Amino acid sequence: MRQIPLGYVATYGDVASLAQLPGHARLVGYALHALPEYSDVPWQRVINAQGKLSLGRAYPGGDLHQRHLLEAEGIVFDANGNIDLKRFRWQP
DNA sequence: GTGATGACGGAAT
DNA sequence: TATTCCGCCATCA
Repeated sequence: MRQIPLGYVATYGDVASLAQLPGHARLVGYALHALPEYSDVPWQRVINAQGKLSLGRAYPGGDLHQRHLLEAEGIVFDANGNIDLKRFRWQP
């Protein structure tokens, strides 16, 4: 995840593949759930394949925090609160 | 030991 | 395009 450049995002599936675990997107999500808040890992750059934030499922309202962090990095959200993957998805 | 669940994804309908 | 269903496997009750 630390490979994700500032200003870009990656999906859970992408991170799983990068970790040589294709098809194990759920484990990535589970791993993030276990991350401490003070971690230096840019967990906010990982979103689901629909271009939406999934943090809301674990911490109600927490997606607002994530959105703020991403906006501070230059990510733009559309009117529906989604991210345009065609434009911001990190493609190595 | 067992079954249910989840920061998901992709195929099927 | 929108829903639903199933596979994935570490955790937890």
